Amino acid sequence: MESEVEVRCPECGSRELTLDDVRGETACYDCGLVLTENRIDPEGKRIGYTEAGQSLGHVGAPTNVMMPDGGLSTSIPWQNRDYAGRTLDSKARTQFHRLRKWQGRGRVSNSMERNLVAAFSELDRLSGVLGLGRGAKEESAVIYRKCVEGGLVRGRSIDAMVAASVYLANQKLHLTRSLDSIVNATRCSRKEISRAHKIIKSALGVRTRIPEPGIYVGRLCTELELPMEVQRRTHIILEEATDRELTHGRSPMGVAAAAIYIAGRMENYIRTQREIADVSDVTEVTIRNRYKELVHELGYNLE
DNA sequence: ACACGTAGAGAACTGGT
DNA sequence: ACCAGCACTCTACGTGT
Repeated sequence: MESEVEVRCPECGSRELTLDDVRGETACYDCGLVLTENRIDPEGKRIGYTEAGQSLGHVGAPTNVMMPDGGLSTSIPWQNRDYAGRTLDSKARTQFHRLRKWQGRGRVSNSMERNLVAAFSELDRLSGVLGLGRGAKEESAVIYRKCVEGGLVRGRSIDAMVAASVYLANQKLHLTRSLDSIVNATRCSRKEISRAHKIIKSALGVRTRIPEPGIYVGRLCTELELPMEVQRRTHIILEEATDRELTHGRSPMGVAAAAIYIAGRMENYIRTQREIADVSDVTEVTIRNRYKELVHELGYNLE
């Protein structure tokens, strides 16, 4: 029997919740509130499909790039019994004992796999602290695995390489974790992590773009408890600002923060520069500078 | 309390050697 | 690897409403 749990937005009561599998976020379609960034993955491995393509059901945990063998290993059980439950004779017992021993060694057999085990436990910890979704965590794991396979980790700190992988995954997926938030969640220095980040980027041929201010709007508006009208208005302002190249060379977060400030005033949901500065990791001064530019260049009239 | 402005320090990037 | 130059942001103020 299927159990259907009804989820509603605590803010506006809407049932229109959109799931973003990559970001691991559930957001309300109507008011934009981000409900959770750590959603449980509903899709286990499927047993199979009917002719019509209908799923027969799920079994087991989802496949997992976070485990050296993808989480798909078979273990030889410790009970010395055969498939029918009969105890094994001494010869067979010895044989299985040997098999188990070699399986145990084989699973984490070489330095690469041992490295991955250490790295993924750090990744686990880090994504817990940062509240990363499953998609971001997996992307980080994929990047890190490529680093190990490419021999980039040798001679460098595993923690720094993991942190850099997380940062790169965040950039690739257009998430909003800053380098500083990652630095604060590790024991590595900012310098170490950005150097590792640079190395990974060039070795894997990954190109990253400067984030667009728009990606910060949802999270900031949610933290500031601003309604959807303000979010929409902010996006309109940012679009005009981008067209007029007012975002070039400016910190995207600063531009987003200023646009939210303006949008809030336009829609009569006024937040002070201080409040916006607190949630956006830019200072009031930066918000003021961007605000001044935007209002001046785009000809807004805020009384 | 809040908005606005400024000076000097500092971090980050680029390009040259 | 180091340095200089550059644009941007931050800290820490003062002033005005």
